[in-house]
Amino acid sequence: MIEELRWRGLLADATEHAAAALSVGQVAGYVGFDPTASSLHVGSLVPIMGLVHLQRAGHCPIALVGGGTGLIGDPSGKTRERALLDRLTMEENAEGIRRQLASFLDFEAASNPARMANNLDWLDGLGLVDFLRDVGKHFSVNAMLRKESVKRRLEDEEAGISFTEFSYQLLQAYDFLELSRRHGCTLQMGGSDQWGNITAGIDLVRRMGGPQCHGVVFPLLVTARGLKFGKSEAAETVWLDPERTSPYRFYQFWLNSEDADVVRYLKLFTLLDRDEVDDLAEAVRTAPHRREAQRRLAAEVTRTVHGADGLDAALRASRILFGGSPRGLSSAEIEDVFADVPSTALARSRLEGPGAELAVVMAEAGMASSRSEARRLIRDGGVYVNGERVSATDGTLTTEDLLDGRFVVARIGKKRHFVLDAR
RNA sequence: GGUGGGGUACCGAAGCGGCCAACCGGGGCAGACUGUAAAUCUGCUGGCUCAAGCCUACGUAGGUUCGAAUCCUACCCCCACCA
Repeated sequence: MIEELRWRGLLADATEHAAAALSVGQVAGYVGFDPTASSLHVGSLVPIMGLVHLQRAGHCPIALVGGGTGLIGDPSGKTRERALLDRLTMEENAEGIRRQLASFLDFEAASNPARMANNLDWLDGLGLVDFLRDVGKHFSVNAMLRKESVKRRLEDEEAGISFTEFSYQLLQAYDFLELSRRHGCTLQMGGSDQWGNITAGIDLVRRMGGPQCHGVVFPLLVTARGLKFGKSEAAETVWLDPERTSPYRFYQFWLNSEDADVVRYLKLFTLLDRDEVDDLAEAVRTAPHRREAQRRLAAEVTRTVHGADGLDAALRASRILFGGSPRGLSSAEIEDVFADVPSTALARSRLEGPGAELAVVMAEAGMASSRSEARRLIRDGGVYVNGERVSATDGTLTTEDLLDGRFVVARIGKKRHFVLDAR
């Protein structure tokens, strides 16, 4: 399993005996997820894949939702009522995360089912005195102060560090202890920035008389250009929740991967085997314009997250939006394909007779921030109506331009689509 | 509290009486090439009935002037040094 992670680029570091433990018997291992949002995003995919590989290797994956640590994450003073509300939200978020994880992990497997855990279950009833006595005494403040993350904050007079944040590593270590007691968990995985917290947990379990535990950390992902991974072209977070990021946008996000990144992504985010990845890598070299690797990557990940139907919809929309002309489509098809393209209502009466000036309509529909900008875009050749480039700055839209008597499909550049609905 | 420096478009940064809607760089957008990549190159990047023209803009409010981002006055805010 460690070897598999290494080949896929998922391994940044592991504790000394982790590989041995994983190759001998069945291990229960966990990853913590932040429940401050109700959905995971593509940035969470690395740890998720870590759990997937764990389960595929016959081990038991545990997804820990940090409900308790999430509650104290923000130390600004809150009323009791507010905290209760937050707790409810937190539980909803945890449920949302579980649903998304179910696309990746098998919660029904006979021998090694995936499990969810919420640290609220043990942090909630935890007494401060007990905690300090049983857990706190195993932590050396001297060692905690040496941590890089803490040190940086101490040196920064401005920012400083609150006691709450300082204690965070104790709580995370305590999670490991509880999981080892409750679920026999002996492995924690996480981002490489979690290394210190993970080893702190391993130490705690040992000092409390528990079993030898292990840690595996994943590399932090950056794009070939050194940018943070996980933002769309519009710099929006790409979520796994179809309500937040449609399957079409999700698919497009992956399809737009650069050549320099795509092979790495195939290894990280799909379960394709070495031969398949090698073939696709070869395709990137010999026929990059066909973007086979990108297509495969996008298809695989989209199918896993959004199912076959989600992938179909994304493919259908992609073909029409980037393939040919939208002419000839029925209203129903347009509504379907352009489902998550910004749509603006347009009074039909304005298109009758001489029609309405395109630049004016563009400004109103939010396609351009002003009429001036709209005219500039047209002048520079960046505006397309129903798939055809517009050449006249003073061009108009008339009822002639309506597809199926109802829609105008407009585009700026290659990727920014808009629908005008003259119902 | 004193002295000095400074506040310019999304950001950085020139300009220091008319040639300034404001050099230049970054960012953003569009175009070309290509592959819905990357790199590169080109153009655009205040508004208006955009061709001329007009309007609004250079911390805020006044003033001088035919004419101000540029000079004067007051005020606000930043930064540095001194106390």
